[in-house]
Amino acid sequence: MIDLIKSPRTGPLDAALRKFKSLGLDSDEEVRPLVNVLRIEPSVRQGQDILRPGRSPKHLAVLLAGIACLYQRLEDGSRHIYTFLYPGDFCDLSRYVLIEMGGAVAVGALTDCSIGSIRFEDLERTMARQPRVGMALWRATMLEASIFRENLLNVSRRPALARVAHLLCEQLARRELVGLRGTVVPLTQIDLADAAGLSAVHVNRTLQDLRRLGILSGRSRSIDVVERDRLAKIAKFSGHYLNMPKLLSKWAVSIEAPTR
Amino acid sequence: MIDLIKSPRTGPLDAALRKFKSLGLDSDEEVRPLVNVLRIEPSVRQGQDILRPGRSPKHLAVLLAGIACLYQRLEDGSRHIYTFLYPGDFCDLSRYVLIEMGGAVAVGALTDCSIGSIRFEDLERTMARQPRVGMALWRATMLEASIFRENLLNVSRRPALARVAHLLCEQLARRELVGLRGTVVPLTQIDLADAAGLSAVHVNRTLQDLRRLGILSGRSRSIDVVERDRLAKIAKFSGHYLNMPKLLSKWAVSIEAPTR
DNA sequence: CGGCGGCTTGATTCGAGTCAAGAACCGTGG
DNA sequence: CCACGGTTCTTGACTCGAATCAAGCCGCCG
Repeated sequence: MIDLIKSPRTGPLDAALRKFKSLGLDSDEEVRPLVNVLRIEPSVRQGQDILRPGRSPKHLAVLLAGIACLYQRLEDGSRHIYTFLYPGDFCDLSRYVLIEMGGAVAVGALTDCSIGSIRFEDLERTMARQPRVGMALWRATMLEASIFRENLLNVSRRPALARVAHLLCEQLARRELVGLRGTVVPLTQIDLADAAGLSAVHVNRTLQDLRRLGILSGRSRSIDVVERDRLAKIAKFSGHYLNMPKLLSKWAVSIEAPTR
Repeated sequence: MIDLIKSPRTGPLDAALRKFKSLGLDSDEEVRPLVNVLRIEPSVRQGQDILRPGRSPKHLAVLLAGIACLYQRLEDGSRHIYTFLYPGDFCDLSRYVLIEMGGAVAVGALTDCSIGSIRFEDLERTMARQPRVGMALWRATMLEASIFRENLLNVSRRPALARVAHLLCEQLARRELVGLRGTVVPLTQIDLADAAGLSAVHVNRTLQDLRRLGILSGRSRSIDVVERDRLAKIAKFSGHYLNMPKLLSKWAVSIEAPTR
């Protein structure tokens, strides 16, 4: 465990540690208590569920690598994606905090994922001794709420182009926070559609618009963002709600110094 | 202060105390520390802001009476309502938990409101001594996230009729939680529109549909829910996400025993 | 090399927005 | 007590963005 912290550059916890840091556990001494009670679980394959609806496990799941999504299967069989999850994100903290019976949400692996888990009792002991850990989890919850809030705005007020653009900006920003630097958003158009509340067909057309504008790269099937700033402008994206002091300056530019 | 607790039936804190109780502060001994550091502020008139965007006060505001909303003013001047607030709800906990610079959200009073405030330092000391208080606030945050999440689903997947119905169900349920029993939802159609992500015109037509169906009362201008169950059925409303053990059974009926 | 899941494209439909104008209601002041 | 001005609520006509339906295509994995 100690090694995992000491060599963050290469360890499997690298990304998750960055996230924890951004939640206020700045120093090694502050994260260690949390890492010490973290158990590595067998990894989950693409398409499988990490958490199934209804169950109430006695431990908290943390995504360590891969991409997952918090989603719900609707009556008509369609899937609504509430948010995407990246390394360091907790998979449904509400299962710890609320006594929800019958919550229908699930967490699904969009790529192969590696997972860590923390038993509730261990978590409790850790928080009792290290108040900052409790604070960090509270902050994580707040952040999730912020994301939902912003998406609520996004989905209910913005037209398709801005909506998709915003979704893409968020994914890039969140990936960056945990050290995933590329310009590619490795999600399928279907994933995006289910998250944006648009039909897959329409997401497709929208992406093509973005390609035509030169904002996404031309002839690759993948979603490759070439012009971040114009994307952010279209999306009216400001990373504020993600509460990422470090990265903010970068994103904020396009908002606070608009080209009027 | 002590009196306020002892006679909850009539005190101005009645509703708020119910809410705190539902957050896990069951006994008088558990709420008292929180109430002891609560200061009553001068009340805010309808239409005024309780919290303005951008400011970072050094205290936490709690709604004690009245109805407020968490909202944001958009570039084009329109108003998006994230959620309505009832007695016992905290006004933007994120201002305490996150170091948000430039958050654009505000809290507005939809009726005359009375407000309590807790200085951050007092809060900190209270939480340090009474871990359950911290837990309650965490839970409140989670609940807010739950509400945002559900609304995200509501807004992005359901057609206008179900969407409005769902919104109404939520308001009734949340009012009930704090002891507001009536069947009337005292919001304007404009408020509903701004929260549902629909135009006021369309909300109007939708309400008329509900009246024609006999679900809302006929010839009053107010929104008076006559047939809760049918409303809940149309909305596919299950109160689960509100995490209200006490009231759940009542609402859950219409979902778990559908009239098929 | 065959198949299946994801991507593209076109034609058509429909829910909700917008614009516009009038009616009912509320508070306020003469 | 009534007249006035400002909200809020209603109603109708028209428009438009996005959903749906229906094929065909591409590219990867077995």
